[in-house]
Amino acid sequence: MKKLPTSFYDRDTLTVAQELLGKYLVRVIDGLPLTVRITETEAYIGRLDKACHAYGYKRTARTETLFAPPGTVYIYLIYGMYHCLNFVTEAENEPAAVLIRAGEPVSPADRDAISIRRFGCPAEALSAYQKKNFLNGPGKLCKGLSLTKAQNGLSLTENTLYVLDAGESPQHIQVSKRIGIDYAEEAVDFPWRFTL
DNA sequence: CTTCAGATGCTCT
DNA sequence: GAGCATCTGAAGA
Repeated sequence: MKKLPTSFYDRDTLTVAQELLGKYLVRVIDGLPLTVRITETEAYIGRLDKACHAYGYKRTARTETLFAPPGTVYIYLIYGMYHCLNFVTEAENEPAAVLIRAGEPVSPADRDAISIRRFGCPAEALSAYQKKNFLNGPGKLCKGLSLTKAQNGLSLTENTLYVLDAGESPQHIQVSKRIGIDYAEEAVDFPWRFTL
C-alpha cells in the first residue's frame, strides 16, 4: 500500500474529507504501527466557515498550524481533556482541515494494542458497550492511538503518522451536519460530515 | 435505548 | 472569565 502524498491533501477540503474514508491511518509508536480504517470525517474551511478555528483567516498561536502546508497534522485539546486529530488541506496559508472523527482497527492485533491504550486491557475483556463504542469519536480515536498536542505540526509524509491508500474507493457515503458546533450560526447546517 | 451532569485546562477576549 | 470540533457513568424509560 502506498502512503498518500502531499498532493492528496492539496485539494478541495470536501473532496479530501470524502476520499479519506476507507483509507488506513497508521500511527507508529516505538517502531510499532497501529492501523485504523477511517470511517468518519468532517470538513472545516476557514475562509467561509464559522465553525472553523481559523474562520476569516483568524491567526492565533493555536490556529497557526491550519496555515501550514497541506498534509500537516493539526491536533488540539478540547474540553480540557480530549484531543482532536485533523489533517490540514488546501494550499499553504489557506486554513482548512479534515477532522478524523472515527475509525476501526484493521486487525485483531491492532484492536488489542489500541484497547490497551484506551481501556488498559485487551479487547476480549471489554464490555459489549465498550466494543460497540471503540473508536467512534475524535477523542476516543486520539486516546486509542496515543495522539496529543505533542504530535501537532507533524507532516503526514514523515514516519510517525501517515495515511495509506488501501485501494478501497469510498462507497455509500452518508452526508450529514457536523457535530458540536452550535455556536457557528449558518454553518451549523453545512452538510460537511461524511460517514462510511 | 435515552438524557444529564460533571470533568478539566487551554485559548482567546 | 467564558467557552469549547467530547466522553463517561449514572439513572430512567
